[in-house]
Amino acid sequence: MKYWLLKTEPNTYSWQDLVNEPDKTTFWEGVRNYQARNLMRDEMQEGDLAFIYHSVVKPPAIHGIARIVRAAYPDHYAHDPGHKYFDPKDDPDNPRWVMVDVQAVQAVDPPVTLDEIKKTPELQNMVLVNNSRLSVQPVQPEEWRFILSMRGISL
DNA sequence: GCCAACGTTGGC
DNA sequence: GCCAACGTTGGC
Repeated sequence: MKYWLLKTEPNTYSWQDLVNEPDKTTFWEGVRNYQARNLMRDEMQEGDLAFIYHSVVKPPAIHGIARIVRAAYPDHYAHDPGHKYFDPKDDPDNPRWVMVDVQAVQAVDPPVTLDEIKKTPELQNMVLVNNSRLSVQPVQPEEWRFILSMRGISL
């Protein structure tokens, strides 16, 4: 069992949007970065848990916890001309990009802000602190547990 | 809106 | 294969 952090811009897709989905489940499409792709494809497994993090907005923060309910499979939007996430270099016979399915598990309320994380000594090694641009990030078990403890969440 | 950090592209 | 130029991300 591994832990992750998935970034999203809530103006495009938010934690609340995920909660409002049928079965609280959606496909996490549109990852177009090789490092993030490799993590999803090679490391992420069904049953893993992930923080859903809102970027760009103020304040950037972790808003919820989701479960990976389907491991990586081809992101067909990559070979859908005209789609926002179309990649002209993608070969449908050898898909370059993948997506996973995620299901909302529980809100983190109030959200854990980036500011709060940066002020917490135990969380200084988080990828979020050191490479906030990465859109799919591994979270260490002790970091995961520490953040849950900040909101009294037990899973 | 700025800009630092990071990623990608393409000429050589 | 190197690296300069360019593009994107995302916090501030």
